[in-house]
Amino acid sequence: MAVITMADVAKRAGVSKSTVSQYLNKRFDYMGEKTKKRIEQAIEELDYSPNFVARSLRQKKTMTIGVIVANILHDFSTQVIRAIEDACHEQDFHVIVCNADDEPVKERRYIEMLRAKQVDGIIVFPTSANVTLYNDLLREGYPLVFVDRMVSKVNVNAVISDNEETVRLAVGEFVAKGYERIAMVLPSLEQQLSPRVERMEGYKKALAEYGLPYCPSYLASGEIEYVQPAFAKMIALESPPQALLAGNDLVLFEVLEYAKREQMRIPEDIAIIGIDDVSFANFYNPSLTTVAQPTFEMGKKAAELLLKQIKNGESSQEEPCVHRFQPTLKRRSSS
Amino acid sequence: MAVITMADVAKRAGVSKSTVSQYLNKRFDYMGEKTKKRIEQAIEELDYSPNFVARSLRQKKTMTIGVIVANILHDFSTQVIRAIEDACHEQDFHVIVCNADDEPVKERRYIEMLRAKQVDGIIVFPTSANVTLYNDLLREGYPLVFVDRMVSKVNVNAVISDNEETVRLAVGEFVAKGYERIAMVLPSLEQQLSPRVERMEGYKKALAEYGLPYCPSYLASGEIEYVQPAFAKMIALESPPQALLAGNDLVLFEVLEYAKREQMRIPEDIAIIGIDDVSFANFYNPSLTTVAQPTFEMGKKAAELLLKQIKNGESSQEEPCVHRFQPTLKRRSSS
DNA sequence: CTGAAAGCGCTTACAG
DNA sequence: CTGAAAGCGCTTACAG
Repeated sequence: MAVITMADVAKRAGVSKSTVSQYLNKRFDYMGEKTKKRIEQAIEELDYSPNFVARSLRQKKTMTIGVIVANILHDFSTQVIRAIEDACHEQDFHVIVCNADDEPVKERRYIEMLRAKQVDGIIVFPTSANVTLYNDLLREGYPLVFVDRMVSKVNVNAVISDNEETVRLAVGEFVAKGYERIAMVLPSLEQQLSPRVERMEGYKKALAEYGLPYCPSYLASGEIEYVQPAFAKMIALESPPQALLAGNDLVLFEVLEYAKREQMRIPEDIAIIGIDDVSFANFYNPSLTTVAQPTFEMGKKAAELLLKQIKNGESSQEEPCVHRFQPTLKRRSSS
Repeated sequence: MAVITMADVAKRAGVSKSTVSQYLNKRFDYMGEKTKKRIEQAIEELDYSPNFVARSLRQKKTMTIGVIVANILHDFSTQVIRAIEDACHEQDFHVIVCNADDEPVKERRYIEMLRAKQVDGIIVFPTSANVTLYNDLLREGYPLVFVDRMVSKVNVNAVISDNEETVRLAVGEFVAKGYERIAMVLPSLEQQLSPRVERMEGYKKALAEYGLPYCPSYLASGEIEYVQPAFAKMIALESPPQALLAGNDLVLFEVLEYAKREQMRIPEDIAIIGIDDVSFANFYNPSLTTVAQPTFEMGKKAAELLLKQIKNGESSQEEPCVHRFQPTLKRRSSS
């Protein structure tokens, strides 16, 4: 358990710590062959591996980034994280994952902790409540990238999907199939999270584009436990919707559960499209039409943007911008 | 961007670094009230936050653990990780997540990297190929916990589910429903991963327990792309199975896809039970009987075991043991 | 009750 | 081509 340090290697190889350090950092320019060999052998014999914490302290970089996500249990987040992890791993970065559960206080605490740990940058699925904190980070030139969500008044690189187009694809599909009374159920808008707001606005715009009237009773949003009641209320309308767009995967779960319980036939009684390409879409009965987000591409892009900022350091005076990714309609049998 | 250090705080407060350090570590025993106040104020004014990397180097602990998982995209892993993260967060630990994709080489590299970063311990969903490496870690007294899988010849704390019981529950349910020709399809056994092996053995034992013959053509295993062909082959038997147990969620996906395409009725043409309580089990048509693993409890336990080892240090001479968690049958309509 | 000094394990000018 | 020295930002005996 006695840990081997660079000094041990140096002593064994009969050289100084500096030289061992040069060796480790592959600065071989002026190193004699025999010196090299001896160091190599000493490292081998002692089974030495360098202490990254010491290196990090000295170099002021940890080769670690933080990712703050709403909840890793959400498929979308998991896929984005996996892509981030892969991209980071290629460049020998590690990632610390934190679940903020959409609680601004937790988010702030995580950001502070991650900074104290000197992570080289942070990718966050932001809540909308820490504007000042984000702007402080940006002012310092701290590498930061948003994913999935934008926050107004925070001018930062953001990787998000084209939410209006997402909804337009779904509405277009419904229209093509001849449905006119098209409803949408969204998760809670209380926090004004940008994808939800954009999807809601996209819904209104898409209806207008297709020359359909916007009917407020066909649009609902709320916490997950209110999804089924809201849906039930729509169904009970004098003129109930013929088609329903589920604002994300969790909403879709609720809708499918309700439809099953009430023995509604899909798409005869109610046509359904889900946003997020759920794992069972293909083999559900009926198979489910969905609009897929390019989660892996988004995660990869976010990692690339962050790593670029980290490499460029202060000098990276590129203006941050919003990177929109295009969704894909997966046409199946529920619409 | 000029970073504030403890020296800055000390100067501003007119005390020494030592005293500031005492303050930060809440060693107030002998500290004068005015000193305390002045340090507090200096920290406030300078917006100082301590550098954890420096502290880690000095104290030889990073308050960070590593989790090496086969693939974070797997629901089981995600849930376990979430539980681990929650438990760690409570004790101010952070977690670095790594995807080894069941590749022993990647796993080894991650372990070495994590150690170089001086993480205080590692939780791993192990492949079976790095026995020596694991034993080296244990010999050093390095905190290590296995989850989901055991590895023979490695005597370490492991948190796993009772796989034989899992299968017994499923077979018992089939028997209760009057099925006699019960088949099972498993993911590849090539790597001899313990849950798969145990499930296979559990299958044979359960059949024997219930007085049913074991018929080799009712048992298949292989890479995911061979699941459907294997299932097709069973169905084509002269006396095809009446009931099928899917060895995990991915196998279940394949089976459901096949059943749908071939328009098989569930459970009339084939009764199905899945291991792992998939998200859509409740509202699938028909709803799916599954055997659920207590993923969150398992993750929590793994974190607790690891954190305990970390706290106890070398002194923790408790004999490592295997912690088995009990599965639950979720009786629904597919069986 | 507080401070000076040494040290954690590296890296990096700089000297020779 | 290689080594001595300083320093990254903390913590921790120890002295007073």
